[in-house]
Amino acid sequence: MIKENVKDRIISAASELFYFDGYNQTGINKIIEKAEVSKDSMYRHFRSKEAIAVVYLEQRHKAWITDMTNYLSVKPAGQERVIAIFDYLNHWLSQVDYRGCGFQNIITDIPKNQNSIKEVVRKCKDDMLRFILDELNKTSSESMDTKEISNEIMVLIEGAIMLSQIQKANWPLVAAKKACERLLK
Amino acid sequence: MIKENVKDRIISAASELFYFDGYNQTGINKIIEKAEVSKDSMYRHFRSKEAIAVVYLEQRHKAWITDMTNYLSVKPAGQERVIAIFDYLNHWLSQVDYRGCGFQNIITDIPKNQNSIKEVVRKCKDDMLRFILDELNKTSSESMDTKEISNEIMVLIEGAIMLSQIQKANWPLVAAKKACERLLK
DNA sequence: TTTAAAACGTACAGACTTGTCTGTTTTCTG
DNA sequence: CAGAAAACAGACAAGTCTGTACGTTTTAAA
Repeated sequence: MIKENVKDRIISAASELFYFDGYNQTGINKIIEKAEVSKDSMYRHFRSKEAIAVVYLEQRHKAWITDMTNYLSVKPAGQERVIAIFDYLNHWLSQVDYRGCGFQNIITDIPKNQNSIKEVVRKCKDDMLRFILDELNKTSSESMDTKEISNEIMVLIEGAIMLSQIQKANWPLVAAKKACERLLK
Repeated sequence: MIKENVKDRIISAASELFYFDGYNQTGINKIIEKAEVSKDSMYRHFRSKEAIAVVYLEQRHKAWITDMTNYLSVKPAGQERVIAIFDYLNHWLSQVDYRGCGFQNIITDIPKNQNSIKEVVRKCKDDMLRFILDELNKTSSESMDTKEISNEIMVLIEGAIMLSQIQKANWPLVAAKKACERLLK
């Protein structure tokens, strides 16, 4: 079997370690060991550890949005699809032992100067908010303030992910879905 | 002015650094420098860095609950008080540049074996959920499932805190309050 | 005043951190 | 086949990390 190229192996290894062990718990030596590349190669592909994290987040976001969109594609467009986001979260998070969101987990504890990471996280969250707003605008009545409701649903999503990680249980996801349903009535 | 005792100075310094800089960005040397104590003294009071974090979280929770309870005491007991939690969050978080919740920030990225920290975080969150439930039970009609609604409000709280830190803005807090008001109708 | 307790200053230990560098090897391309 | 590119192995640098230890000083208590 053809070995993945060096750059992809680095991102793949880093993604796994950053997400499951934590960004700060993951050193460069752990990454190169798991990726089976040399340190010099790694630094020829990425300027710094922060640069690796930025690519990790960007790729993670793309993959996540794609996975979620695929999951939701069997649902009718609009409000039902938005409600089903919580089913998707439940499906995904139960598979990773409620380890939570890679973006939330990284932004809470990084060196002050690693602003690229903050920018990427913010951008990806904006993207998700836009997704919700677009879906709501497909089926909502003119009288509904979809902008406002999108913000509320976004807060539910972020909270459900964080709280399910803290409690290592799915009840926050279930509660969030119910709240979402009632907010959309 | 009488200098605070050693133990309190350690916790005070550690609390500031853990919260604003991050648990992983804070080394033992930073703590003892800020606290103006020797390393040996520090280790005579606390078995480990993790032990310091546990005390930090416990004391932070007590202070936070007290501060919040004082803030809310001008509100009538029950639902209005629960809704006003979001005003309190806004008041507090705008003062700390939306740095978020010390508990969320620490639980996302710690060494796997530091279970004491996870236990304390979980316990404090359970405490907060109980506070919400108790308040709701003061004024809610018998037909309201206060247990369910408490869970939903708890999710809103956690989400608003996390999202306002990501975005460095208060709109998630405002949105969460509105969602809370509508859920309580 | 004396003794004990508490605290200090700092060296030390061993491990880990990010990042750089150099000679060598392997792979790719013309 | 030869040369360039890519990758490698691993030493090195300088710093930081948590935690221990020891002789000394300061403070508290009897």
